[in-house]
Amino acid sequence: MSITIREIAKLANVSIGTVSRVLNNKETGYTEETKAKVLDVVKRYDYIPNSAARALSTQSTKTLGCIIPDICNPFFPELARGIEDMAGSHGYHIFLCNTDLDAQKEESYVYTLLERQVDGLLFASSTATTPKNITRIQKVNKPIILLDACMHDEAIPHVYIDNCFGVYTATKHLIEKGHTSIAFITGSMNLSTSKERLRGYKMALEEAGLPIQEQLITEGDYTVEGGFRAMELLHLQSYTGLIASNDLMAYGVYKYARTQGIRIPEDLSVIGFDNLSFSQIIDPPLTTVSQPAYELGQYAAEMLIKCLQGMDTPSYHLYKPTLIVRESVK
Amino acid sequence: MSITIREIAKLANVSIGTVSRVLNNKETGYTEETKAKVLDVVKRYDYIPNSAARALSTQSTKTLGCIIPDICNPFFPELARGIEDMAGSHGYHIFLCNTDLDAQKEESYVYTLLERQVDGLLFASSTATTPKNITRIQKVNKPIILLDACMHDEAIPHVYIDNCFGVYTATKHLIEKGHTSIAFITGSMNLSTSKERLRGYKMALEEAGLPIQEQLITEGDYTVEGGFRAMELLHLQSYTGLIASNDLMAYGVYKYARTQGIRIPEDLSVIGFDNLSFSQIIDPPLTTVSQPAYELGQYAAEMLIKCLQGMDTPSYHLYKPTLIVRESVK
DNA sequence: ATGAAAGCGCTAACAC
DNA sequence: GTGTTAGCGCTTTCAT
Repeated sequence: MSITIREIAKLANVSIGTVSRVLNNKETGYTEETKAKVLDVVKRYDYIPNSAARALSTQSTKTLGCIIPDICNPFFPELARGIEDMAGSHGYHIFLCNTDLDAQKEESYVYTLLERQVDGLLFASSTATTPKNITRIQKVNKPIILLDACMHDEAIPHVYIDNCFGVYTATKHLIEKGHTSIAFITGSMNLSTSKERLRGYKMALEEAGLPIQEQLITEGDYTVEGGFRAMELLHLQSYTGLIASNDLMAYGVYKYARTQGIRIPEDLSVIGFDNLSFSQIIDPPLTTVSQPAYELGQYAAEMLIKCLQGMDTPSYHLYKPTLIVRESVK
Repeated sequence: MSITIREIAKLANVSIGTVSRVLNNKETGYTEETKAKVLDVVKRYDYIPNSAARALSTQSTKTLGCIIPDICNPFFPELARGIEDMAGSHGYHIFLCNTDLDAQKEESYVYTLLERQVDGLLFASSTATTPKNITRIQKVNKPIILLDACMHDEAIPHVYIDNCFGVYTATKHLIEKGHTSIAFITGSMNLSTSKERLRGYKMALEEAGLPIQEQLITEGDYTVEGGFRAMELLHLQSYTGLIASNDLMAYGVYKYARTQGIRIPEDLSVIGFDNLSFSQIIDPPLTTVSQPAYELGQYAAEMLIKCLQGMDTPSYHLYKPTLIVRESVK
């Protein structure tokens, strides 16, 4: 067991109230002299306050719960860094949870976060179960921010990017380059972001008067392997352009292309989504839709903290993604 | 404010002691009937216990602190997943912290973790400041596991891989392929792992009777950019083989090579370290030393949990890395 | 089996 | 400016 405030008080010959006051940097309630005395004892014994006790007493943990689908997708570590850095600069810490897009895990983590009395929650790329969890969170009156989700209808603050527009731009780029049959690999279709991206693809096609060929649309799961498998399914089709709903799946496309001797971009033009840092390293460098993960995280954390401080914030924030043209499109 | 055990007790017409007993699944202390009655109220009101209060009372948080240098290096998310999954299966949660290899952040996070009363700590790739922090942790009597560090001398449990051996194998591979001048990009030299890897390089060279050319050794920082910059420094030297102390820096080498028209492996053979999943996607697929991040994490978490349960564990565990031969070496 | 009550370490309100 | 004390929500011991 660690030393407590009570013992510090005894050693410094003051009351625990006084110790608490100096430790919390209260404006008043002690002289400079006592403060020095207390701090000296604190330092000498390397006293570290017990935040569980503090939380119990103040009803605040100074921690933010953060739910992401997959920490192994580089997009999310970067998002998390944005959140962490912003939170840190306001004295908050982050409790990070991985759901693997599994509804059960998601529910379980929401429970855990609530048990731990986080002050607020950040929800990234929520699955279909989210509404239920949100109700639960709102019931205990914790603020929550949705990240990279599209629930315009709900009255929940969210920061997201215009997924539809992003893919629309990408598809249009391909069309302008002369491609007329363009394949599309979706994300997991229970995610609103996936639906939005698909919508952008169709929208661009329609606008250009191109037919929507269902056999060119195949479902992926936002992983490299998913992209690879999608390519196997697309095998017999013919197309000269392809859009993957995220960069990871585009990497799967590259991988598949190499096994089949398909050259990018000579035989196939491909565009991704996210603009992971690897996308500029891969050969050929991937043309992709940029989503500013770090800033998204920062912005969301800032919104949440403002809520916590009782300041009002806009109920949502929309980022417009941009197309980063590199060398994977001919 | 959320509902408390006291209100549950009132609603179920029992005492809070009874509620606590059924909630904690105690062997005895209530009939099946009261149990059902309590559980019913719990469900109806969606009661979620306050873990701060529980922690204060039980002196245990069921959470493990986990300190990693850089969540944006894919090696660590995977490590973290291994830890998280193993911990989860034992009822523990993870509090993840990023140090950026910054001594100040590291110290600050150790403080935070201790404040939060984590039950134990996992320390990955610790910096030079670690000893000081370790003392602090041991003073409050929390078990700790070192991960991917090499402090054989200290009596602290650790799981690590034989970094020296890994690079030794890689270097030898290059030598066997006929390379006689081999460049080496180190990691941050304040890390023990970096020193060990460098040692493996020199050892293989010496064993083969090859001279150690200091101008072929340059310091990196385990990032893509660091690898790129190291290549700029190596610019005027001549060599046909190169070993990067991790895959990320090898990617930097690839990037540099492309800008300079250097072909891999025709003009330059390169080997990395870590075996990130991206290394099989990159072109040409990277020959690298495999480090099983996920299992390392799992094993370390298991060791820590065993400590926590009072079981005894071996004081350390050594993994032997293996060379994964792909296509970046000629 | 059940209830009452002490106590975990801290903060904050109140007396002095 | 300083000390005392009543909680915060829970677990656990001890009566009953």
